[in-house]
Amino acid sequence: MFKEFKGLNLPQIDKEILEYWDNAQIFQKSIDQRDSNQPFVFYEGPPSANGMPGIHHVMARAIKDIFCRFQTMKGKRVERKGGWDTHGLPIELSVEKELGITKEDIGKSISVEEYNDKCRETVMRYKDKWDAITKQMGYWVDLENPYVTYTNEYIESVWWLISQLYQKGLLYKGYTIQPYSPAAGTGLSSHELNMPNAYQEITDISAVAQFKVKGEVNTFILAWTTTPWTLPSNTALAVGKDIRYVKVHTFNRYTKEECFVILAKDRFSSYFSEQQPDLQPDQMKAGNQPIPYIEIVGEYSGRELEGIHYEQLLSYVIPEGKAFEVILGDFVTTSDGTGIVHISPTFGADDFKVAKLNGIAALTVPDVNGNPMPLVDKQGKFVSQVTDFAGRYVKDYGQKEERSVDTDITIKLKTENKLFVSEKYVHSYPHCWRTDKPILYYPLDSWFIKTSSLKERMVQLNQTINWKPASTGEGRFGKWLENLQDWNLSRSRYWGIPLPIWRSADAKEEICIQSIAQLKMEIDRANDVLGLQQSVPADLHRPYMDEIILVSANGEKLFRELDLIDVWFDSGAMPYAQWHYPFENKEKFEQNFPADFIAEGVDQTRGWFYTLHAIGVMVFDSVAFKNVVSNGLVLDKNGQKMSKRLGNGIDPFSTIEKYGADATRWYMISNAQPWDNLKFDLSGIEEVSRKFFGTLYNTYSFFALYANIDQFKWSSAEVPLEKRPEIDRWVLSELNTLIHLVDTDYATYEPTNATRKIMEFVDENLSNWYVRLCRRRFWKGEMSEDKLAAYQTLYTCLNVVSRLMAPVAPFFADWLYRNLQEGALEKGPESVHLALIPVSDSGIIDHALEERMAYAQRISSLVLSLRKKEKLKVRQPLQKMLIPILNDNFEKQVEGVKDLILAEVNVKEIEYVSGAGNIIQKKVKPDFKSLGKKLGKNMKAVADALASLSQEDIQQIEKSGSFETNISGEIIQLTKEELEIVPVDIPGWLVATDAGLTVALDIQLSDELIAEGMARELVNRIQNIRKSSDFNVTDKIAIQLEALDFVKPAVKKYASYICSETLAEKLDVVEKGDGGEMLDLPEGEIWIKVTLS
RNA sequence: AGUCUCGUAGCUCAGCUGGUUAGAGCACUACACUGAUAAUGUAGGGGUCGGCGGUUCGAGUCCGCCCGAGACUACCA
Repeated sequence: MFKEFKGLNLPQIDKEILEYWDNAQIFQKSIDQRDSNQPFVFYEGPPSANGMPGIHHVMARAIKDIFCRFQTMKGKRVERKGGWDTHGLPIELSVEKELGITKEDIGKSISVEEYNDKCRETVMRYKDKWDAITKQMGYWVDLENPYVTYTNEYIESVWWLISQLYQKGLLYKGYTIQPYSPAAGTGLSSHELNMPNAYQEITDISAVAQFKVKGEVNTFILAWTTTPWTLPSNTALAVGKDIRYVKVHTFNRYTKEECFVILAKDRFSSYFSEQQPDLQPDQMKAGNQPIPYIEIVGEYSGRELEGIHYEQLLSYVIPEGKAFEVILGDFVTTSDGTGIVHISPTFGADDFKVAKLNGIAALTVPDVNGNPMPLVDKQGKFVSQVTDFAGRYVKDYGQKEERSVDTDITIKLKTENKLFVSEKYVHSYPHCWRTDKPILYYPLDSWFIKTSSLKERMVQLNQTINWKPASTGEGRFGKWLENLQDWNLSRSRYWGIPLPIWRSADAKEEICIQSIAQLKMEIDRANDVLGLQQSVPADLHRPYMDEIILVSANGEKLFRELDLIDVWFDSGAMPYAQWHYPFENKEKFEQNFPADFIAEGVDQTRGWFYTLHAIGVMVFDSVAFKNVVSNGLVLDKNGQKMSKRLGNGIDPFSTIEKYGADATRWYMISNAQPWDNLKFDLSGIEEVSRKFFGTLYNTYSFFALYANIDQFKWSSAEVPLEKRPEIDRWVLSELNTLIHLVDTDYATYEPTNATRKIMEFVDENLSNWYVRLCRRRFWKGEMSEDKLAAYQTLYTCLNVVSRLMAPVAPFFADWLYRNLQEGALEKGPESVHLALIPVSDSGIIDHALEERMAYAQRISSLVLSLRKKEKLKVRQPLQKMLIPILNDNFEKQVEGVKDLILAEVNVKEIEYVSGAGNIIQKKVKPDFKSLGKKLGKNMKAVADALASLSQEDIQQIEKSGSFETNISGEIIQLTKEELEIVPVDIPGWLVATDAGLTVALDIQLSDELIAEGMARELVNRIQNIRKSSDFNVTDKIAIQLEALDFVKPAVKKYASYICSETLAEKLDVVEKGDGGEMLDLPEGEIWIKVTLS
C-alpha cells in the first residue's frame, strides 16, 4: 500500500525524516556504502561557534550540502569533516567585553592564563545552536569528529606549515607602517582591511598648516592634512619635482598678519579669490572661503624648493637627526590640498618610505624600555611629551569628547598664526572590522610571509580553479592576487596559535620549531645548557609557550617571539591540520588534497579562499581546491543588509520550524543564482511550498489514492515503451530530457537552473498536463495494460523527481521516495540519499513527440480562449475546429496528438485547411536574420513592401515560390525560403492566433450537441453531490431525476454514459419526490435525488 | 578617488552569438473549471528594458558618457 495523507505538512515531514535518518544511520551509510576509491573531496570552512547562526549560514550551508549530496548520488564517497574556528579577535573581544576589561588589563588585573581559559570556555558558547541548525536544515556534516583549531594537534600542524615557509625563506621580520587598531590592540592584515564595511565615509577636520620658511620674513609653505593629530610628528614636507609652485602675497585670515604663502600653481584657485593690490588686513574674514590676495610674487618648480629648511610647526619633541626640510616625493599630486604633503614618518607608509630615502628622522620618544616610540601610544593616546594634548585619544577610542583633538590642534594653530584654513572633509577611511573604530597607520614590528614572491605562481594556479561565478575568480580574486602584498602574520594578542620562533636578544640567532618532538628536543638541550627544569607544556598556548627559553648553537638564550599567528592562517591550514598532517594520517591527507569543492560567502574571497590558496601554493605548489562557489549576501526583502540594529534579521530556527527546511532551501536556491544577493522574503517561501511542494504532494496523493484502489504495485516488469500511449511516451521523453539537464546543472554547480527546471516539469508537464489529461485512465474499469502503463509512468516520474530534487530538498525527497518504495515489489536503496541520480536514456527522448505535444498544448490553449470569448463551457461539446496547415510536417504532427486535443477542448473533429485555398488570410514577413546581411540598407523597404501585399500577391508567391520587388530602381529577388508566411485569419470563422499558429472554431450547436452537453452537465452535478455527501470514490449510487423536458433528450441518449461516469446503477426519470435537492441549470431548476444503492 | 558587476512589469526573476508584438511566476481584476482542490484554466490591466548619445537596414542585447545600486581596490597627504 502507498501511504495516504490528510494534508501536506512540511515541518512534520522534517521531523519524521530526521528521526528516520538518525535511527537508520543514513548519513553514515551514505558515506560507507560508497567506494573509497571514488572520493569527492569537500572542505568545510570552519564557523566560529562564538556567535548565533543566522539565515545567511543556512544559505551557505545549503549550497555546500547540495553538491555533497549530489556527488554522493553520483556514486562518489563524500566525507565531510566538520570544524570549528576557535581563535582570534572576535572571541577575544567578546571576552573582554564580558569581563569588562581592555587589552591593557590582560596580564595585570587578569592573568593570561585565566584570560585564555575564559576564551576557551567562551568559544563554544553557541555550539548547541549551531548543531541544532545544522541538523534542522538537513546539512550533513560530520559533527562527531570535527577538527578544532585550538587543539595541540591542530597547532602542531600549523607549526609544521610555518616551519616549511621558514625553511623556504618566506618568513621575515620587518618594521613597517601598518594598519593598526588601537581599539582592538592589534595590527591588521591587508585582507582584514578588505573586509566588507572596513572602509567607511567619515568626516574629518582637514587643515592647511603654515610652515614658516627659515631665513625669510613671513614666508610659509602650505601643506594640507586630513589628520591634524599627525602634525606634531611632522619632520618634512614633500613636493613634486615637476609641479609648479607659486608664492602669494596676502594676509592670514585669522590673525590678519601679512604673509607670503607657497603652494602648487594648480591649486591656487582653490584657495584664492580675486586679486586686490590694495588689500587691507581688516578686509580678511575668517571662514573657509577663498581669500583675496595682493599679488603673486614668484613661481618655482618643486625641484627648486627642494632643500628649503623650515621651522618646526609644533615643537613638543625635538627630533634627532635631519628634519624640517622640503624633499621630493613622486606620490605628490595636485588633485587635492596644496600640492605639498606633510610628512610624519611614524604615521604613514609613504611618509615612512620617503623619509627613509631622504635620511629624514622620525619624531619619537623613548618608551619604558628606552626604545623609540611614536608620539601616540598603542592605545591611540598622545604621550605625555605632547603636553597640550597628553593622554588624549587621537580618534574616538575612549569616551566621546566634546571637541576632538583635531579640532583643538587647529584652534591652537589658528591662534599661533600657523593655520591657513581648516574645513570639514568627508572621505572614506579604513575601520577595524571588529571594533568598528578607525584604524591608525602605525609603525610596528611584525612577521611577514613573502607571499609577493609567489605571486605569479598563485595567479597561474588560480586560473585552473573553476570559480562560480567566474567573475569572482578572474576579477575579484585574480586582481587581488596580481596586486598581492606580503602577508602580515603577526598578531599581538593572547588567544591564538603562538608563533613557533625563538630569537636571541640581539636578534642574530633564531630557531623555528616544526613539531612537538623538536620542541621537546630543544627544551632538553636548553635544560642541559642552562640548567633549567623546563618541559613541553600540556597546552601550547600563551603564556606557557612564552616561558620556554631555548638555546642557540652558540649557547645564546633564545626567547619566543611574542606574536600570535593570524587566525586566517588557522583556517587556511585546515586541509592539513584537520588530519594532523604530517604527523598522522599521511594517506588520508593525500587522498583528500586538494578539495574538489568548497563553498563560502563572497566575503571570504580575501579570507578563507585566499589563505587556502596561498598556503596550498606556497607549501605544496598546488591549488587547495578545484571548484569553488562563492555565494552572495542575504539581504532583507527590501535589499537592506540584515543587522541587529535594524531588527530586520530573519531567525533561521523559526523560519525552518514554520515552513520546513526544504521550502526554505528550495526558495533560496531557486529564487536567484546563489552568487547574486538574495532578497529574502518569507512570502517567497510560502509561494514555493504552495506551488511546488503542494503540487508535487497533490500529484503523489492522486497517485496513491488510485494505486491503492487498484492494488497497483510497481515492479520492473513494465509495459514496454512502444505499447504505451503517446502521452506516456511524451512525459517519459520530457522526464529523460529533464534528467539530462538537471544532472548537467548540478555537475556544473548551477543549482538554480536545476531547481527551476524541476519545478517547471512538475508543474507544467506532470501535474497540469500529464495527470490532468490522464485522470480518466486511473478512474475507471479493471486493471488493463493501458491503466498499468499509466500507473507505471506516473510512478516513474515521481520516483525520478524524488531523486532529482533530493540534493536541494532532502527531507521531502526522501519522504516521497520512501512512500513510493512502500508500493514497490522490488526494493531499491532504503533512502533516496543512498540511491543514485537517474541516468538519462536518450532512447526515450523523442524530440518530434515533444514538439507534437507542444502543439497540442498551444492549440488547446487557443481553443479554450475562443470558448472563453464566446462563453461556451468546456462541458458543451462542439462539432469541429479548423487548423490551417503551416507545412507538410505540421499536419502529421498535429494528427498524432489529435485525440488529446479533441478530448481536452471537447470538440468532435479537426479539419485541416491547406494553404492553397483562399479561405485563409495570410501575412508575409521577411526572415530578418538571413536577409539582413543580403539586403542591408534595403531591408526596411522590403519589409514594408511585403507588409503591403494583398492576399492575391501572397498566393502568387506561394505558387511561384519567389518574390520580386523594385526598391528605388533596384530589383530584388527573394525566394520563398527567405520569407515567412503565416496564417492570421479565416474570414467568417472564430479565429485565434498565436505565434504563427491559428485555430478556427465552429460554434454551431445542434440538438445532438446540446443533449450531450446536458448529459455532461448532469454528470458534473451528480459528482458534486457525491462529493458533498461524502460518498466513497467507489460507492455505487441510484439517481432519481425530475422529468423535465430539457433533460429528457440527454437522459434518453446518454443514460449509460451518465451512469458509468457517476457509478450509478440506476437512473430514473420520475415525478418530483421527497428529499433530494434542487439543481440550478442554465435552462432552469430541476429536482434530483442521489442515494447509495 | 579608481576598478568591476549590475539596473527589464508593483515584487522576484528569464531573455542564447544584435533580427521586428520584450516573457514567466507572484500580486491585482473578471470569468470559468472542480472525484488531485491550501490547486487549476482563460482573459485583462501593468514596460519610453535607468537616462542621453553612437555603431547598424535593425539595439533590452554592442560601444561611449551620465545617473543610481552593490562589491572590490587604495598610503592616498
